[in-house]
Amino acid sequence: METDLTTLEKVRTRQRLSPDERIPQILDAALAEFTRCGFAAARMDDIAARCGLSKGGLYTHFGAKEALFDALMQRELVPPDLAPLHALAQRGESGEADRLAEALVDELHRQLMRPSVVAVLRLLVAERERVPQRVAQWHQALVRPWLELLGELLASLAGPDHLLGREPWLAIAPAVHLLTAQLVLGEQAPQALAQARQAHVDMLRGLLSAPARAA
Amino acid sequence: METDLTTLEKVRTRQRLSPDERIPQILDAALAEFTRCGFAAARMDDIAARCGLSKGGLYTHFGAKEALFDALMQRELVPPDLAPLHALAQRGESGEADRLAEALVDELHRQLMRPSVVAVLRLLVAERERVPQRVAQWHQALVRPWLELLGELLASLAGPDHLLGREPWLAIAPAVHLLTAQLVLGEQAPQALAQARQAHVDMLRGLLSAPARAA
Amino acid sequence: METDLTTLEKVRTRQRLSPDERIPQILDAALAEFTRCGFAAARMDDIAARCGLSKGGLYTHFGAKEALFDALMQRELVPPDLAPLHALAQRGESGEADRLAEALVDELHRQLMRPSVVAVLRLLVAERERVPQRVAQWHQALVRPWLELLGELLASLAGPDHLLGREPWLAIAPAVHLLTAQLVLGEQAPQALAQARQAHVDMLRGLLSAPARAA
Amino acid sequence: METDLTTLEKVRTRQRLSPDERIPQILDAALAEFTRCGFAAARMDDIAARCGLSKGGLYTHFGAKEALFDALMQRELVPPDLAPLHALAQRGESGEADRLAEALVDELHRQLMRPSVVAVLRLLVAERERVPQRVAQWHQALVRPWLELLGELLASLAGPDHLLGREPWLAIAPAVHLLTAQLVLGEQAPQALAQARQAHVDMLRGLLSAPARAA
DNA sequence: TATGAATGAGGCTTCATTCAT
DNA sequence: AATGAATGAAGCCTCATTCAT
Repeated sequence: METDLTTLEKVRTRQRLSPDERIPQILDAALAEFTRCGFAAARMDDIAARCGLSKGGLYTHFGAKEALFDALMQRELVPPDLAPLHALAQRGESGEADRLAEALVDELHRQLMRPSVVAVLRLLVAERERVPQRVAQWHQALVRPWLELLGELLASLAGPDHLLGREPWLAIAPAVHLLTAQLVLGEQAPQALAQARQAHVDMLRGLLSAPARAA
Repeated sequence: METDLTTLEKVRTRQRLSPDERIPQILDAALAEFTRCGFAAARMDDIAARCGLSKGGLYTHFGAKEALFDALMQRELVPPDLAPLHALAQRGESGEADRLAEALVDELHRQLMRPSVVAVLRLLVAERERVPQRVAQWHQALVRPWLELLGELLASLAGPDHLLGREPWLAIAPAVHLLTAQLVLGEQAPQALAQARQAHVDMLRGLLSAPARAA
Repeated sequence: METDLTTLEKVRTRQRLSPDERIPQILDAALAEFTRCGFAAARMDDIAARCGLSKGGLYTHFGAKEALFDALMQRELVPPDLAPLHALAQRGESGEADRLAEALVDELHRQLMRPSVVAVLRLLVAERERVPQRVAQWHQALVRPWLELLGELLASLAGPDHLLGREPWLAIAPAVHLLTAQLVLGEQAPQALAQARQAHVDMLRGLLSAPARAA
Repeated sequence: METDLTTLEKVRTRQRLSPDERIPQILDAALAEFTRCGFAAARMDDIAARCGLSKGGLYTHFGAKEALFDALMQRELVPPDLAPLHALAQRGESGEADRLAEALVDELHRQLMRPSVVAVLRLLVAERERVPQRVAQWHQALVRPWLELLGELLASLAGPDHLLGREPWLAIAPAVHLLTAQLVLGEQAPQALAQARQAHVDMLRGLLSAPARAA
């Protein structure tokens, strides 16, 4: 706490910070500005101002706009948290499919609907041409394993040949739909979100209780 | 046909075209360039070149970049085609839920996975701040009725209180998921698309055969 | 004449010129500014202003400062005029060594002491690192043949084994000395130049009348 | 010696040095960088790095780039060494004109062709506008007396009215030619230099043996 | 004496827009 | 309707200089 106050104090008085303190601030500002306008329309001036720095000061830490964007992607394209899914898998073995569906949807929304996820996803869509390599790697190395783990969890809930075990992305499709709606339409009303979440739970329950089908 | 050939001929030889001939070409070029780079990074020069026109020639038809973007949105944000859903609703009354699920997914993919839809959706995500009004109107006036019609169709298939009747967006969520994946990752392999489509069909069948639940 | 007046008229009223008219003006301005300050310190603004153009207008014709410099070098690093030396060689066969020495020095000064030669030489010294290739080529392809021709002329004057025939650069060394003095000290007094020119003539006469030596 | 080792040691470990130790290092670095790029394009960072100092450290010793350049000029625009010419003048009185010509050319090349002379001359050409006053003074106060002394030496060798006595700059013109060639073309092959030196000697012998002429 | 983060002015370059032809 | 030279505002980036440490 004390450290934080000191840091804020330094910012307010335009004190000099070490790169370890400054760089996260810059990346936060960059995420905000890039998300707001996209890469091309974001101004280095605005990013600098947003973290209490002059334009030149920014260039002490990042030698080019492009380098700043890359560093941001590197920071944001992190592994999803597998632990909660593992924990759910533990519980899954003890039955209670209905409650598990609810817990699963809770967890999915917790992970997918965070503002930073929305922001990064918007950036990925808008600037895909700029970082196709990095995005493909992130998907292969991080998203796919996460989906596979989800598939195992769902298989343990609904049986080894169940559709959701084979195609776990179906289980998150409603959350992705919501996410995409937010990308296009902006923030949704909390009420609408809650209703959508309940629909998501109901859908999972319906699918989990349905008999497995051959592919 | 003859007209088209003549038009292409005129383009190839940089002949003067009437606005009726030229404007669609310009909008096509604009969609391509805006989608590739976003509004800010797209250059009027490139748009002009892409439709065989000089920068100045472009300004004969659109007095500003913004006006060009607006005209493009106006052209692209069109009503979804309700007719196919109506046709399916007709058939729905005669049973055959399984076949209908397949036909419905076919229709959804036909409408949602077109390249121009991907392009426009990418634009909407990237440039939402630029046209929030128009997008909201489009959603209210065109997308929502389409979803309601879909809900009626699903209700007629699965019963008046079925989850999919109340929340028809769940039925298109897998297609939206695919769409979003394309936005971020680019074109998918046709094989993967076919498998995903089948999973979508299976999901709908599973949901339609499940007993209705109370909300 | 009429054309020139028209061109000047266009410049004065900021009319639009074709590249063929504009580019020489730009190169003239660039030579002046680059010579005055060197490449790095010369400002594109000043070059533009000097030829009655806005900064942006400059970029219609040269996409970068570096490209402008290159084009300038290409224009300025031209072949020396061999014709006058050839003419002198004709006369040389008819004797009169003393008058020929004078005519030769006149010609050397005419070719070497022009303001544009001083300017280009200054640029070559200051910006050698920027264009080493081009300068080496210019020396090999243009200066060296010129020197060889001079050697032949001197050999025909003073005999086949004379020092000046083998090392013709000695004959121009005094002019080069003057040139270098101008590079460092700026314009010299006309009186001093005339005296130096006479000394140059005297030196050539002395050398031409001296008996040939073995190397 | 011990001091030097200690100094180098300090430099290597970035120790603090006294100004007397540091300033020569800085001026060496400045000469190298200014010569390489010219004043405007040379960066204080690079000069600092070249002498193992940070940018800020440089400013401890020189408060401005301009001041550094001035100090450099002050150090480099030193009197030429008159002693060797005096020594040659002593020997000159005892005849042996041929050997003296060789000794004189040796001495001229020793004084004029040093790398630091080339570097400074390049700077003077490139940055004449920046220091015209100082250069003019240096020429008047130092170069001209040196030339006059050379004239006296040559007069003592060849007679009181000899051309080289009146215009001693002719005697150094070949060396200046070589110097200028180095400015433009860079380092010459040692073989070419040796040949040119011999030609210079031959020229002087030829002139010294020629009968004096009236102006 | 030395460091290096920070500033701010200034220069290069881009590009939407205009307009004479 | 079309061209392309020209403008001028704006943005990226550099770098001399300052200063807290």
